[in-house]
Amino acid sequence: MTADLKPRQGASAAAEVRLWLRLLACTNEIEGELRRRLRQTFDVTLPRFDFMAQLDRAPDGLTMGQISRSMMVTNGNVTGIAERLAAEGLIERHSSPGDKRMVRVTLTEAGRRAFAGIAAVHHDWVADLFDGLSEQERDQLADLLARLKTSVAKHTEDRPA
Amino acid sequence: MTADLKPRQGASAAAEVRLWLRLLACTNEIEGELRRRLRQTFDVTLPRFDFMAQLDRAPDGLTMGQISRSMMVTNGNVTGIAERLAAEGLIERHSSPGDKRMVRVTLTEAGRRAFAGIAAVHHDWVADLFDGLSEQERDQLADLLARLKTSVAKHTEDRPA
DNA sequence: TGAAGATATTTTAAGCTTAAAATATCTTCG
DNA sequence: CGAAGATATTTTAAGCTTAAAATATCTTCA
Repeated sequence: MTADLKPRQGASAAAEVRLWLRLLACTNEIEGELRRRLRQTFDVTLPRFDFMAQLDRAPDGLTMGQISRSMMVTNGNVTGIAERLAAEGLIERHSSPGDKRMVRVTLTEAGRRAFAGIAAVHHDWVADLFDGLSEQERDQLADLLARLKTSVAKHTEDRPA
Repeated sequence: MTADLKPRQGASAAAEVRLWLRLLACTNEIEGELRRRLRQTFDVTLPRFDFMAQLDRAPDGLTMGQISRSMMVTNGNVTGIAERLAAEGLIERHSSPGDKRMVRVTLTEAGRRAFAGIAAVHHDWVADLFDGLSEQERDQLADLLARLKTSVAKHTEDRPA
């Protein structure tokens, strides 16, 4: 009786897998190209650029936890990136006066200047890579991705916070 | 005169960057979830699963170069993955009889069996994650991604082959 | 033939990433 | 107060990834 209620599982899954592989390929292609250009033009990695981008939007700085959440990576990950950015003099870390467990991270003046220069060019690169899509198509894509994100969240929101 | 022909560069680039970040976030979310499930359920990594997937579709095996191209990663990368898969007895490598530079890689019987078991479940996972999109929406997304890929290729095809 | 270049792969060094364990600090509540 | 638990971060071990250099083999053509 109930066996017929969801009969397609597996039968058409190949279509979803193909879509997923296309999404992955597309993203990897863009990510790889941006990474290559950042390295060749500015000698900076994508994760470091991303780290600085979070800080640039927060004049008062951010904690390591806030950064790892906004970058959607693990805590341990950002520790290493911060270590290297600090060594280059692009960020500063001071333990929070109120709660000594937290570390408050800010861009240095040099970091803010470096980021601004890279970000302007980066924006243009991204615009170029997407310029084969009309504004309407871009809106459509943004909308579908939002729906997809919701769909995915349904299956993942029950994870260790 | 010509200064007005492309006046928007930079002005609206923020929209493209937001779209790009959404695409990246969506992909990372799905990729992370699949990676976690593969590890927890089958104790296998995504790259190893991906490597085996290429071989499963090629009964006569593939060379290391073919695998690295189809996985869209560097040559050196697949060497390490192959090393570990071979240590687990899931693949075999024999130097090609005709051209001794090439290495022909095949799934072992154990590898083929292991992959089949994982792939079936993996298909269902992907179908689940995408099930918030209607078939029409999935088609639309696939189409937009194809256009995006073309757009990106325009700006990247002039690279060291 | 044999040198020069091309092709296939591996190695190396550096960095990114995760999950899990460890450390340090703070909060709660008996 | 002080122990138990919660929170923020770092450390660790293992593996992935890239770019560039190194190695090995093959092809071309003088």
